[in-house]
Amino acid sequence: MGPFKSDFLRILSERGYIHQITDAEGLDARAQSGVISAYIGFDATADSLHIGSLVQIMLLRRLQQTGHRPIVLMGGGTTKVGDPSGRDETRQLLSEQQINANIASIREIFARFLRFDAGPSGAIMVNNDDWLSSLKYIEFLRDIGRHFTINRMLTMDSVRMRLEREQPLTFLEFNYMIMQGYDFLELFKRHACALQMGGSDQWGNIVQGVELGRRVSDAQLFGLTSPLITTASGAKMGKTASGAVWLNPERLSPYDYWQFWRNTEDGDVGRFLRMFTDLPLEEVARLERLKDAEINVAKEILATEATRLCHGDAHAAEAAATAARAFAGGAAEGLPTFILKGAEAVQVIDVAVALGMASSKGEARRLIEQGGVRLNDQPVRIANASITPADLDGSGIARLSVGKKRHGLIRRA
RNA sequence: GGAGGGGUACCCAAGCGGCCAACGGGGGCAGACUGUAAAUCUGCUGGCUUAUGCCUUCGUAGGUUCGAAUCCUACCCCCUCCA
Repeated sequence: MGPFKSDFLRILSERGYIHQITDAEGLDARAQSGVISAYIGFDATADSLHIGSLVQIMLLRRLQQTGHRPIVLMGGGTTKVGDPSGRDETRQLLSEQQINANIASIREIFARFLRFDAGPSGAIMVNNDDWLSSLKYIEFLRDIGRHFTINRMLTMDSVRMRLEREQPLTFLEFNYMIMQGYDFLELFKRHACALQMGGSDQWGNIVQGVELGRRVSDAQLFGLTSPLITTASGAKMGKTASGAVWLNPERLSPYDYWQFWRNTEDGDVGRFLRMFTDLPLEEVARLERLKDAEINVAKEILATEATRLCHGDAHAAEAAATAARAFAGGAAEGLPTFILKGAEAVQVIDVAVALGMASSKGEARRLIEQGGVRLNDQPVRIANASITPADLDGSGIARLSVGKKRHGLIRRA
């Protein structure tokens, strides 16, 4: 891929975001000649996005950094219908109110990665409910449906694979690519949007949109997809002790977010630095060359830089400092804290549960029995051991650890 | 509408009257080894208590039975074929 002349594609290419482009030369030329508006669609099923969407978010950020205009498309309309891809159960339908609340919450995430201002490259957020909910079925079929052939749709990977594996594919789902193509057309008409980006699994849908634009409006539209991000050992990216890696601080604290990046596999450090931080490529190359234990320095930088983008300078610095102290064996501010009142003695098990380090007393007990729990770095050997004021140090603090990575504090009231 | 197959814990998937809180795999967590990495090996993986007991769980609701995830009835949902 490349070499590209436009800043936009050159940077995407250098930093590893490109999987496929519909017309690479055409897009490259277009990106040089003026400001492009490009969009990516996001779900409104939850009040936060998680790591899985981060590549997409970064694509929009790079777009804006190179002088173009990002359009965040919220799938409010499609969410109303309910995404049928979970096949065991029809997903719970969300109320309009709920959807709008989700969109508002997600907007805050984007506000940290993108500039929403009135300038030529100022980002905007739109909701496809604005046009989808008022569609007239017959009109839609005549104007849009005529441009899609079943023959063609059946050859789409997403459809074909389902059919081959004899998995159900509902009509609604079958229509998703049409809806998505229609979104692209609407955005072209409303905002002169000329490019849709997305994950590699969206390729088929994106291409349909590009073609629809050409047929209906004689528009020259482009599509670009990013590769699926897996870890060096092949696992899908984005899991942590407590579940999904959410991007909003209410769901995952900046400290835990920092920890997620800190625990990156060696082989992923360079790639992740390029994709998920703004560090210059020369700096990335230098960090990437670090070997063995030294690469931990690169991981810390990755964690801090990634956290900075998502949660801001202050939280990133704080998370880094908290981690430094916690892993140096000290009691660090910023860790989950349990308050010990007066002279009471509290079961280790109960504290572990209260601090969220175990999800039930049974689990806490198991952890202790397996030697996974330490109080002030001393293994807790007895399942019903208690913590008393005598365990607190000079400044009234004790530290409880589960495994090597999870720490919490107990302090006097 | 008819015939057949199926719905089991986070996921996949056994079980088909008691020894089933439910085989096995994946995932996850912990231990060893390390570098808060990977790979490998080991253990754990419903809740409450800590005893070796109670509670909740095998699509939903009833029933048969000393006893059911396992049998019966009704209902819901999914798949395949036929109409």
